Amino acid sequence: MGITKSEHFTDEQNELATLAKAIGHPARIAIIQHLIKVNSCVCGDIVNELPLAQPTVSQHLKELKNAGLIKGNFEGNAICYCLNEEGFNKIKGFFQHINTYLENKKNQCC
Amino acid sequence: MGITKSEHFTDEQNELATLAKAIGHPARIAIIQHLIKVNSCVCGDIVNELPLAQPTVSQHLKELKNAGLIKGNFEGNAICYCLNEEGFNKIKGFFQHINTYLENKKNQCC
DNA sequence: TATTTATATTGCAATATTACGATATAGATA
DNA sequence: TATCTATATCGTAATATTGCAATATAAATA
Repeated sequence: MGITKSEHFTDEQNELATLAKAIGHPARIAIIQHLIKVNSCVCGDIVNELPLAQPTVSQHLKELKNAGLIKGNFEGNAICYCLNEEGFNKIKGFFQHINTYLENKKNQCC
Repeated sequence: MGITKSEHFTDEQNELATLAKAIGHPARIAIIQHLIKVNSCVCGDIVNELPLAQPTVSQHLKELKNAGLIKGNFEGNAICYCLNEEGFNKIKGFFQHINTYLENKKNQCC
């Protein structure tokens, strides 16, 4: 139905899914990579970096912000976006858990 | 348009997005967590674990498999799913990069 | 072979996402 | 204040995702 049955899953599962989903678009991957690359809060030049129209980029930024993966500060006229540690810390544990498991698992059937 | 302009992004960006997107649903998080928890290849009892109908679970398993995050082996009648290290290794570097960056960044405006 | 059991596929309805033109808003500056 | 610049929002079209009933498939067993 295009509607996810969130109420049947745990808060943790829903939260992890929301975070992963927010990362799950090439434009949003590109935004994250760009924010890391320039190593400073970047404003509207994200729009120039991406092959998408300004409203589309604005929408992607909003989704990343809603998910808690970036945050924005007013800087004069413009807005300054950068990574939000909080959001990424929430997924960190999940992937560490997986990696630890994968490093130690043995005698699996596949 | 619901259609992602993949052709404008790098292969790496598209691949990372595909992986994150596949993880970005609570049912698929639950499947991953379950496969880790039982520490062995699990067959149809994933269906019993999840609050979704069998065809829906089958579809989620397919998406995880297509993304390279799980793999399945025939085991007699049933099919045995487990985590696919390859897929997870591909995202690992991305998150490690982010974590390293976040741990070292200073004097940011936000 | 017929039946049972496990899983996948099809078809479809409801909803969500992506993209962008047009427009609104809000701060900076002339 | 009028204007410019930067960003957000609205409205809408195209497409994708989610979920499930019905059905198909395929291996195991009676």
